Amino acid sequence: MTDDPNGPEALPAGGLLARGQGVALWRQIAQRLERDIASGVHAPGGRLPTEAELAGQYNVNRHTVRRAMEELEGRGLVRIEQGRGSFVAEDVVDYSLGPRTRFSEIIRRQNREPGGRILRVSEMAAETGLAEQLGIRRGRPVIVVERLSLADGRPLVLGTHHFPATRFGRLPDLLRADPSITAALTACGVPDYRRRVTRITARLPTPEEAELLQQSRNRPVLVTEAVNIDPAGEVVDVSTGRYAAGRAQLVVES
Amino acid sequence: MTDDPNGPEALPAGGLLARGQGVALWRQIAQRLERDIASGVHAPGGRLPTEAELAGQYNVNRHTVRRAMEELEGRGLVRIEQGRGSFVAEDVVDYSLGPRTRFSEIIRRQNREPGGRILRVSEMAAETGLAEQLGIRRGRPVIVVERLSLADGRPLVLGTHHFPATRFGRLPDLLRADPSITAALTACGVPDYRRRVTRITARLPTPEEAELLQQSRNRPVLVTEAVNIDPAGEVVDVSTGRYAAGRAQLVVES
DNA sequence: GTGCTCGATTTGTATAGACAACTAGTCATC
DNA sequence: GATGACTAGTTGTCTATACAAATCGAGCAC
Repeated sequence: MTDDPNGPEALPAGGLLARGQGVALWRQIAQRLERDIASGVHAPGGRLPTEAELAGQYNVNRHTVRRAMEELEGRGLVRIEQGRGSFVAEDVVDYSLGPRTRFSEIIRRQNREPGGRILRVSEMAAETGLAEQLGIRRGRPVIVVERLSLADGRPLVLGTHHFPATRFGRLPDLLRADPSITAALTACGVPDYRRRVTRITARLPTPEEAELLQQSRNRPVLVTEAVNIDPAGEVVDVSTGRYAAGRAQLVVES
Repeated sequence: MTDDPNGPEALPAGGLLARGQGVALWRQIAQRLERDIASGVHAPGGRLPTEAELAGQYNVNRHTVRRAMEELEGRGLVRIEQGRGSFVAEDVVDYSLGPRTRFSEIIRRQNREPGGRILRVSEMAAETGLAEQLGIRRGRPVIVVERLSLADGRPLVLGTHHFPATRFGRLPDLLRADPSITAALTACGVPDYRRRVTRITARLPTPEEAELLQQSRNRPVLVTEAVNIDPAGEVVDVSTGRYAAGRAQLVVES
C-alpha cells in the first residue's frame, strides 16, 4: 500500500475503517458486509461472522457492529437470531397446500429450480393405521419411497410416501429413471391426483432428518401427513413431509 | 389505583413501564408512542417530546428511547431529524409538474382535501422581465394574485400569479367569490391552459413566507417559476410557487 | 430590515460494561 | 437410542459517558 492516502489501491474487505471521514463506522461496516454478501463471500443462508468477531475484525465496539447489522436486517439482507447467529437472508419458500399440491410446480412458481433425490425405495407390510388410510387390508405390501426435494439445490422437504404395492409395483423401477413421483404415477395409470387432506404438526427432527435437510437438530421441522387420491377417489399415496426449518412456510388459502 | 396488580385500571400513558415482564422497555415505549400518535395526542407533522424528555418521562436511558424511536422511524410512523427533533410522520405530497399541472387535481389524487386562500390581489405595472414573459409591453398593468394553497388544511404552496390586466381585469372580483384560479380563468374565457415551462430552485423563505407556510425560517423552500399558456399559445399566467419544506416534493416524469 | 455570530438545544455516533435470553453441543444417565 | 443437565457461545437489552453534528433562536452589528 502506498503512502498516498488518495492512491488507487482498494483496501481489502478487512482493512481499517476510515474514521472521522464523515461516514459513520457502522455505515462502512454495513457497506462492506453488503458487498461481501453481493459478491458471494457469504452465501444465502450462510452464517455471518459473530458480532464479537466482526468487532475484532474492524476494531470497533460490538455495539457499533450491532448497529450495522440492524441496518442490514432492516433492509432484509440478513436475518439475526438470538443465540444462534446472523445469517444471510434467503427467501423462504411459500409451500401452498391445496387440492393440487405439486412440489415442482410450487418451486417453479417461485422462480427456483426444483430437484429431487430418491433416497430409498423399499417394501413393507402395511400396519393397521396406514392400511386404514390407504384403504387396503392390514399386512398388504406397500411401496415406501423416501425422497428429498430440493429448491435451487437446497434441501427443502424430506418426504416419505406410501403406495399400495399391488397397484404401483412398477414405482421402484420408474423412480430409478426419473425421481418425479408425479411422472411415475402417470406411468402407472394415474394421470392425475389431488390432495384430500393435510395434517400439520411440528417437532424436532431426528439426527438423520437434520442431516438430510441440512439444518440444526434443535430447530423444529414442520411435519405434514397428507392423503392423495386419484380421480376415482381411491387413495394412491399416504405421505409424510418434513420441511426444513427456516426455509419453507406452509401456505393455506381459505 | 388499587393495590391489585391485576386490577382493571389501565395505567396512564405516562405510567411506569413494566420491567422484567418479558417485553423490552424500548418496545413498550414504542407501543405507547404509537398509541399516542394513533389517538391524536401527537398530530401529523407535530413535534414529539425530545429524547431527553421521554427518557425522563419513562425513567429510562436516552439510548433506550432512541431504540424505540428508531423502531417507529423504520415503520414510517415518525421522522427523526438531527438537531431539530422528532416529528410525527405526515405524507409528503407528490406535486407533479406536467403539461396539466393543477393544484386541486394533484391534491385530490392523493386523497386529500384541497383548499385555497387568496391573500392579496393587486395591480402593478409589469417590469421588463415579467413583461417579456407575459408577452406584453413593459409598464402595462398586471393583476398580481397571492394565493396560499392548502392540503387538508395545511399550507403547502404559496403562489404569486401574474395575469395581464387587459385580459383578466375581472379576476379580482371572481377570486373574491371563489378562490379557484382555474375557475376564474374559465370565467374570463380561458377554459383551459397548460404548463409551458417550470423552473425550479430552492432558497430560504422570507419571514413572511415562513409564517404563511407554517415552517421554520431556516429550512429551504422549493421555488418554481412557471409559465402557463392558453390553447392559442398565449401566455396567461407567470407564477412563482414556494413549497413548504418537508411537506411537498416535486415530481417530474420523463 | 438583514445578516452574522454564538450559545443552547437536539439528535447521532462510539465506546464500555453488565447482565438477560436464547441456542448449540457435549456428556452422563436411563 | 433418547433424554436431560450443563456449559459455552451468541445475540438482546439497558445503562452510562463523552463528544460530534445539525438546528434554532436570540442578540448584535451594519
